[in-house]
Amino acid sequence: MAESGSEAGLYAISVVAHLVGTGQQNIRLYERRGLLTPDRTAGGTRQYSDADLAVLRRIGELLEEGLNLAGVAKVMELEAANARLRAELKRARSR
DNA sequence: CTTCTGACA
DNA sequence: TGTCAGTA
Repeated sequence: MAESGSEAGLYAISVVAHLVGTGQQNIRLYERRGLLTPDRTAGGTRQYSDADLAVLRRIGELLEEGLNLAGVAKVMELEAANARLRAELKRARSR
């Protein structure tokens, strides 16, 4: 019941900025640093999905743990690689 | 809404 | 280095 129909999971930058507790400029900086890749509308407006919002929350936590933006990017890169390997491992086991 | 520049902790 | 503020 959480989502109602059509525009579930799409947020403007002002909304996500408030949700993660940071400024809009910082979120744009994260994207420039390669930490984030939100979809863009034809007019150039960023549209953040629910997954993007989760990533932004993860960025905030990692930053509080003392990592810099480069470290955050590395962690998420490794996590993506880990998930990929885990999926391949699961595939190999079932075979 | 976007981008850029400048200043601060 | 990351964040915030003001501007075009």
